[in-house]
Amino acid sequence: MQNKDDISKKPLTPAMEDYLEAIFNLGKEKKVVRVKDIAKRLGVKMPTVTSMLKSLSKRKLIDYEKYEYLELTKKGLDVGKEIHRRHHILRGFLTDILNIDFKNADEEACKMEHAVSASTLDRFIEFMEFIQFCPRVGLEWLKYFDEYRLHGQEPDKCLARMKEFAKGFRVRIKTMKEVGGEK
Amino acid sequence: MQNKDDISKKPLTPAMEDYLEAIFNLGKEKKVVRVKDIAKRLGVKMPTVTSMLKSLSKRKLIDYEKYEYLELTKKGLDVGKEIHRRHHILRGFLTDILNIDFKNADEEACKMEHAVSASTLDRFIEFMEFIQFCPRVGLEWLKYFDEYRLHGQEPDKCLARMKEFAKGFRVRIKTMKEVGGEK
DNA sequence: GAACTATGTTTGAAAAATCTAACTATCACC
DNA sequence: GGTGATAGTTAGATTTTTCAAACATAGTTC
Repeated sequence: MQNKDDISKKPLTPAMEDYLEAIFNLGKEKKVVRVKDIAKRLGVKMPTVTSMLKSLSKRKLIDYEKYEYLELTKKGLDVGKEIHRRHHILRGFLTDILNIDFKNADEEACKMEHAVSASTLDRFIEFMEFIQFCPRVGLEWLKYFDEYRLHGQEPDKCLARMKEFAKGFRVRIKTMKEVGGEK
Repeated sequence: MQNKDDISKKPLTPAMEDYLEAIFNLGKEKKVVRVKDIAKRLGVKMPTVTSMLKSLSKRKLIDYEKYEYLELTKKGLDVGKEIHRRHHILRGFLTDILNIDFKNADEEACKMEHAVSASTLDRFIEFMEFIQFCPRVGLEWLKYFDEYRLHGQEPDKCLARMKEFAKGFRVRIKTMKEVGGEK
């Protein structure tokens, strides 16, 4: 049995998830992960990072000795990777399906990634896979949606206008392959 | 100019938004809004509600005198209504498009409603309107998606199988009308 | 209207996430 | 190898949200 203040089963907070994701990403980008870089990435001050590092360390999500380089543990890596995956999928949905620009989509995804359960995320994936694997329907459909957004809502015009559109979608779909496939 | 600890321009916290939404909904369901009911609805204890009521009152979002009935101010009503609208739209997307069951969709929507900006929410609305206003594309497309989810991913089968399906979608679309139209 | 039950509030404490100011360690360079 | 600049930490405070325990009020019923 676990002792009273066992911390291991308490769920992670959104903030913790954000830090783990940031550390995961920085680890891929640079040789070493610095407090300063985490702070910059997350828009907080350095003392805030230090204090969070202590929490993450207490939960065995990172290896951390003060003034030394820090590393994700296996457990921390798993979480970081999972949050990164969520982020990527949701951002993909926002950019490729809803056609929201990258910067905004990235910000929204960062907030949404803590709100969406695993099973809902799977539905998002299926949804995007569907459009990518059923191109005759999916691609046509995305074209329709853009048409609709740009030229109004009359049902009759949907079908007519759709014929004229065929370009620009391969790019969106290509991005999506990556996203859906990463699972 | 505003004095130093002016509170009026500080953004509302997600928790505050949740309370305002709960009060808004309870106000529509019952004659009076009780502390006990808010607590139950949000899964917190009564003292937590009392303390939040004080904060909301300080921000002029509710009219509140202890032991008396509480009411949303104009400002509080606007927020409550807006959060309710977001909730409704996102839940509609989750149930009608991703086909997630109501209970789960409702929970997820409750978390997502704080994460999504106004402009992103508008895209969700356009997206659902599109499916509802372009039924020749939208309805077909939803059928395809269900097919895809239930029977696998071979592109060839998408078109073939789609022909067999035509029922069960009117319901989903009907719900959506309500959602999209509420704006 | 006294007593009992519901409901609501106060008090005091906790955890989480953040900040500023002040301190300390590390690194690089001359 | 001393000295400055950069990076990191500690200390202490604040805000937000929550709770349990104790207290207070309101409502109901005999």
